[in-house]
Amino acid sequence: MRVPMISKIEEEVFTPRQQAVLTAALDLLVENGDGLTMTAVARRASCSKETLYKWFGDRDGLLTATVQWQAAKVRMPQVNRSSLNAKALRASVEQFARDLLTVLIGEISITLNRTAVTHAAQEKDSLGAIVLENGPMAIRRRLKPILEAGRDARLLRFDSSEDAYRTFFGLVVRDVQIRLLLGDKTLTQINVEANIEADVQTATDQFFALYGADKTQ
Amino acid sequence: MRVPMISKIEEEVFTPRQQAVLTAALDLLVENGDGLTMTAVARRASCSKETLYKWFGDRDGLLTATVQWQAAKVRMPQVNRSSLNAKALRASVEQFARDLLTVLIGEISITLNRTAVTHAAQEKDSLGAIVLENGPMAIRRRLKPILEAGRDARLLRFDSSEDAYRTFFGLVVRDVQIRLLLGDKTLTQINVEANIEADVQTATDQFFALYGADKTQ
DNA sequence: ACCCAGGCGTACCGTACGGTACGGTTCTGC
DNA sequence: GCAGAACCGTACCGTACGGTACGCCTGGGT
Repeated sequence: MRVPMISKIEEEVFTPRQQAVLTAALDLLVENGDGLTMTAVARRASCSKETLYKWFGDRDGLLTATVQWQAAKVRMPQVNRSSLNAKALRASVEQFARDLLTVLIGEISITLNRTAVTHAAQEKDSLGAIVLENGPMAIRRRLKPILEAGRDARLLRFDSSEDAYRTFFGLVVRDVQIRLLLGDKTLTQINVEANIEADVQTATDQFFALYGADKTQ
Repeated sequence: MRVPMISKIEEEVFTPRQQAVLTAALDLLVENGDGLTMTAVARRASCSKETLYKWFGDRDGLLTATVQWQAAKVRMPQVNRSSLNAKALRASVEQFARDLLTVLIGEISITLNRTAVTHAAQEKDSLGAIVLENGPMAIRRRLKPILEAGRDARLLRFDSSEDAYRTFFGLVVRDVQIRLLLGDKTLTQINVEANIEADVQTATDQFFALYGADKTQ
């Protein structure tokens, strides 16, 4: 009985067949919300329930594997931190904002976050940890050094890079994520997508207005 | 059979006994996460399941009534918008930030939001709408006129009060809410509470830095 | 040609829970 | 005091779903 030892750090490897199963599970999650039953996954993936239990242990294991596998797929493009003039820094920050917003409003992200929140409502934080780790925290890990490089180059000013990052997050995400998670009908994904670019520009402008060293900004 | 017609607008009135039942339901929600079973509520409230169904129709009705009733309880203190000098405006905005943050990090808010998100994962948005309506939207409705009054008094500058409000929301909430919803262990409620005042000050400073008409701010 | 591990499909079991029925009890109006 | 309504407690039903068992098939190794 192969029960994957899934942790936040270890990257689990799945066979193509297993990935097909996980894809089916994710599709069901996206379609049916939490209507993820073992029977449904088995039928969708054309496999037997017994196989599911052999591979993933139990329902929670399947859920965890699905979230883990999908969340890890979110690999945002690296930005070069070689050149550090003002223009390049701005472009980098802007790109981070775009990446963050694009991911967060995606249907898959919404589904994974909803699943993790639901999970967290049952005294289980494993899914939440995975989602956090692969979403906001991944962005943070990559943005922080850039911010600090910007500070070293006297292009940015802040005391705590942690605070700077979190303000950046707030400026970019605002109330979009929570509203999407809550199913706000007045905020269609299409509408949000159309405004991404403008929102990214605004957020970046505001971030530099707050943390840019150049006061004439 | 009395099935309350609950809508976003209509305020439902509950008898004291019914409120005791709703309190029991909320307590169970907070304690057990989503472990809200009709049997558990009946036992906790010392009432019969039949009564629950008579009063609330079905499980969803009970859930809706609980969220509705509890969310409507969040009545934040009104701020006076009579005097509109810079100092009073700043105090008002600051108070809004404090109210918003205090509510959002509360255990009840977390529970209600989690419940609504879970609900939204099942193609039902009624709870989400209620939570949004009584949380962020309630703040927005009250903050917007103040912002606009501030603009009229040439103390603030912005094109869209909607955008200004949403930026305010982002600056105040940042990633706190989503992390709490996901059960982030590195963010204890106690820790957050201790930093409320500092965060409120920072967010208010930043808001005025972005939207204040006084450039020497 | 044969074996057998791995996997499919399905039937099955136990349980939890939403919802209903009903007898007994307390409260209320007359 | 009495009739009726409201309500409590509990037993009960049906179903959905997590988890298991088992028979059959297939494909690769010898």
